Amino acid sequence: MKTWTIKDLAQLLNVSPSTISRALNNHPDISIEMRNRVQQLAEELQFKPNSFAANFRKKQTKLIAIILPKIYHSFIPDVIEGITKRLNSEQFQTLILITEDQLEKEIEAIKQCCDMRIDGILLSVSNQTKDLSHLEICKKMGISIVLFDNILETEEYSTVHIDEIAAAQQCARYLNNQDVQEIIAIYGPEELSISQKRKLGFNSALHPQKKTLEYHANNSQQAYEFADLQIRRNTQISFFGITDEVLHGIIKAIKEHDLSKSCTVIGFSDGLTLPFLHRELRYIFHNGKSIGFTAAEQILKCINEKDSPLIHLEIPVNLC
Amino acid sequence: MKTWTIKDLAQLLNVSPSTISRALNNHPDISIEMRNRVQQLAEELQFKPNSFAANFRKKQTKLIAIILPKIYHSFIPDVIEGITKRLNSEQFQTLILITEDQLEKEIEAIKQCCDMRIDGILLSVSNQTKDLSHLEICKKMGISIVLFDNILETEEYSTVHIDEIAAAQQCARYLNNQDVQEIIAIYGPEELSISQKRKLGFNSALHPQKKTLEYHANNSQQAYEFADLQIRRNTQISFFGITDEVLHGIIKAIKEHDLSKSCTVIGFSDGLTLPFLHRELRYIFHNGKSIGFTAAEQILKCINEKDSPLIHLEIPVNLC
DNA sequence: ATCGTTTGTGCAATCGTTTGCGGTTGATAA
DNA sequence: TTATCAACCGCAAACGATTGCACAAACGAT
Repeated sequence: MKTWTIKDLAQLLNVSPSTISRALNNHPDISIEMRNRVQQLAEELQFKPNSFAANFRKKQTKLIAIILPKIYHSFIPDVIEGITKRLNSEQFQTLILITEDQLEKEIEAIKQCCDMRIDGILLSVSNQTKDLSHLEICKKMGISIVLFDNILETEEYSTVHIDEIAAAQQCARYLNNQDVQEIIAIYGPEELSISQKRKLGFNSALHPQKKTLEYHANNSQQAYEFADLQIRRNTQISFFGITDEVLHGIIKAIKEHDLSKSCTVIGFSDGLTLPFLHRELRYIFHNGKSIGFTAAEQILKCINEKDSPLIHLEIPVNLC
Repeated sequence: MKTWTIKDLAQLLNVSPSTISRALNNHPDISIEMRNRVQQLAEELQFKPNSFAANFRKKQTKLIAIILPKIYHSFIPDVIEGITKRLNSEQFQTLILITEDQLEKEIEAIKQCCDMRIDGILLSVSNQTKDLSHLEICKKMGISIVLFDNILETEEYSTVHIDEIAAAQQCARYLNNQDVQEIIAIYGPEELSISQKRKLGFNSALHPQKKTLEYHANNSQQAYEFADLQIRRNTQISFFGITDEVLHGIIKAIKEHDLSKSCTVIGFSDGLTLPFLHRELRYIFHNGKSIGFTAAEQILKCINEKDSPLIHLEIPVNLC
């Protein structure tokens, strides 16, 4: 029940607590014999210094928060794995906070982080987040922030996300090389940055003589209905779907019309459910692991060198 | 940059730090006027007490670890949601640690928790874990533990998991009422407790005149091969598959023989991918949310009343 | 013998909050 | 008037580790 403290060890060895502390931390001031004696005793007693006491004294928490819009997203585990892989080696632990795509909960999460004096925040903003004013408080408290994945354009914080433009261009170029006449491009809600960027990239690389039709769907059902409508008009079409949600609707429509073989579908996916449903799907694999790893790398830089320059990183992705 | 402390507020109001502390915590010793003055100032200054300092003093961390074998499992988000839902209202934060089904990493995770003086651990053991001796250290440090989901039989710790027996019985009863002659039951590795329990439940409820064939598959591929073999022998069969992994193999074989309509498949699933692949699938929905919630409830009890009695809870589940 | 330097260790303050105990008021009862 | 007792508030010691500084011993150099 009773756990050992540095003072206990000090008494047992008839030295001062400071000596114990230094010996445990391999401080050069301590003689080798003393260091060995201390470390051996610590080993025997299975003594581990109370990291919270130490961190408290050092004014750090060794805690980093990951704030995410939702956890029901298959690439989240990848992100988390990527982050923890980088962070655990630096003795950081992570807290995961979910905002459910609500700005209100995002603000609440930020406040919680401040209350806890967390060292850094990895933030993927909610779809409701239109500006970053709620992050000011973190700046005041000296808490580092890195935006990742679902980001907002900013010159205040570092960002890490996939190279949307290049990814969408890959999709376009793929279709350029296919023998397709008409392309239906279905995006997400118009105000979303991914909608805009992916549209920009797609159109910039698509061969100008290809005929395209654009649509913004708010959910899977809308995408399905629109796709269904278009197929009834013309079966010789291809689809570009911006997210798993949208692609799901498209694929449903295609399957109902039994066009799996003839109709090209391409887009962005986490590669989990959809490729099973529709084997012919070509998709940009949204690589959570490297996003997470890179974001973690960046937050460490921010924490260790408070005046490190802002960086905006774009992770390359591949077509599968 | 500089953040306020209780001492700062004390100086500003010409009172002692203890008064500030008590006022902030609504201690009855403090007069209402004083309390209001303090809380108002705190509000103006956006002062939040350093919870780490407080927790340090109170010898608690307000942190609970969730140790999981893997995160690539679609019911994990449910579990996490269930847990955090219960815990956040009690001001607890959660850490997630992944063991990748390796005992070694599980031990490491446990040690980390001890080092951090975490208040409690929610543990879903790895498949390699055969006994609970590595948890002794937590007992010595007074860290509460609740085993959940993937558990080991024990009289040392409380457990929370689904009612495996009853669930398997539901599957059996469903097949009892179907017009099926022969049933192929495919389990996971034999030593796993879920294999044993589900087999027990299944056989206990199955009508004795039904002919069954049992098999233990180590992975999806083995399940597929065995199912394929059986189908070639007799197309008039039904399948009972114990996990998503096993069911995946079964469904693959069925689809290849084009028996989706005629062949009954039933088992345990998280209901994510498989029902899309095979619409006719009947499955026990593995409800992570209520497992998580209940496990969280239990760990709170353990933490708050150190001598609370051991409890073994079995969550009821439904056939979908 | 004296001084300077290195090496190893201890002292004591500190991080920010909580809390047991004791003390000062003013009001009420004896 | 004095004893009693709330009601309020401050003092100071914790919690467990870190760290700047002082200091003693040992050593070599002058």
